[in-house]
Amino acid sequence: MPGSTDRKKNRLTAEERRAAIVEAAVRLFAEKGFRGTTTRELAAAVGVSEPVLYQHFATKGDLYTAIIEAICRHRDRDRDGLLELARHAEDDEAFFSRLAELILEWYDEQPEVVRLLLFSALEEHDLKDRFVETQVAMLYEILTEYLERRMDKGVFRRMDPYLAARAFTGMVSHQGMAKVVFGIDDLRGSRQEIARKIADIFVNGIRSHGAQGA
Amino acid sequence: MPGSTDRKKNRLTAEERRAAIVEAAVRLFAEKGFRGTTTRELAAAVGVSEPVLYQHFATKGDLYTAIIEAICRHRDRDRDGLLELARHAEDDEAFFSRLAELILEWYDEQPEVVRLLLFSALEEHDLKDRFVETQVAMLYEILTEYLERRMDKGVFRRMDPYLAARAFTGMVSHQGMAKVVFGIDDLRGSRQEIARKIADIFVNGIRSHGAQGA
DNA sequence: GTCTATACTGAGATAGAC
DNA sequence: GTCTATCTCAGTATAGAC
Repeated sequence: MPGSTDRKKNRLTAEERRAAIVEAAVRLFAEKGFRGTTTRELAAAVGVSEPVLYQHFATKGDLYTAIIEAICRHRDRDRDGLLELARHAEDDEAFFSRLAELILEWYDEQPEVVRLLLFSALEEHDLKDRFVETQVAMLYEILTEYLERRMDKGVFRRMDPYLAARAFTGMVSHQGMAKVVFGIDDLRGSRQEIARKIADIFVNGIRSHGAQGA
Repeated sequence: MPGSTDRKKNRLTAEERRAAIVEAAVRLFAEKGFRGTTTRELAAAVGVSEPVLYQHFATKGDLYTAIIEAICRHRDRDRDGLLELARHAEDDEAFFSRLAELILEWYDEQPEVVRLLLFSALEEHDLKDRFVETQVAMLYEILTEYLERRMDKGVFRRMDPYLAARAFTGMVSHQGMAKVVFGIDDLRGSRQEIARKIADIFVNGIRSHGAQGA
């Protein structure tokens, strides 16, 4: 049986090999970009010869595209979780704090995705728009909806909810960018504390006057 | 005189040619990155042969470095203006609003610099840190100082001023990034209006309770 | 292994100042 | 016309996708 559980096998099934290639490619493309990564390095990182890469992906570009697609599909699942979080949230402070934490966590735990996203946007990849949509713009949507609801309830001041959503996203994600892309990592406190403080500024900033306090 | 004002001369002085090369290189490097730009394209864009490039810059890398250096030096002058603005500001709303406007303006008017900054950070250029320092971190510094002063006066709540500075920077610059890098340009209103609204959220978010209103 | 593209070069041509 | 800074032709070596 080809896909058996043998430890020391060099020969993997097509599926396994493909996965191994994708894994190495994510690392390399994220580190050096599409143009900065050579097929030779790629093959070396996987531990195979270049022709093997081309048995799984017709071109270097196809491999890159496959990676982005996979990330987008994976994130589509996150979306449901976030929607759930937004729909069931009662305490604004808690909601924005938790959301900020999740965003910061994303930057900490998936820096490769962040870098791939930026590279693909800068290099104008075909899937750039879909990539941006699933990774960033989706947040705008969820947040806008939440903010509208709370404005309707009179808890938040009347304002452009989309702009407010963008402002919050920026407050948080900029910190992730600074860390992952620019290497600026001098914020004091835990991720949770940072998230809470940012959420605090934001919620106070949009709350209706006279509706302050816990 | 070699640098005369003749119209139709192909032959430029060294200085003029150098400037022409830099100008074309900024455009190309910003568009396609360092690796994505070939010396052939570069030469074609300038309207000369490749060897001419090498008479002015020993390597392609030297040209790239020279560009970044020039941008950094140029921006050092902006810094003084911002410091001035921060020191003489009296009205918080006006100050943050104006600052936001200047940041958004920077993204609108110098998208090449933004893209170069990101490319250089992602591609780990030697001058990346200096570049980030002059273009972004400088803002943190100026804002932190301002916020500290206002907290001392009791106008703003006591909080980590550096984090607040970062949060404000993020609120604003994220919008510029979204536009320039991700191509998301669906915010309603003029730059000035957007700046005012963002500043409004921020200032309300950090203001001492009981100190609201104009 | 093959074939193309790319960073870089040496030797010479030429425009333009005097 | 002479001289020199400015520019071109025709490459080489290397590296990269396939």
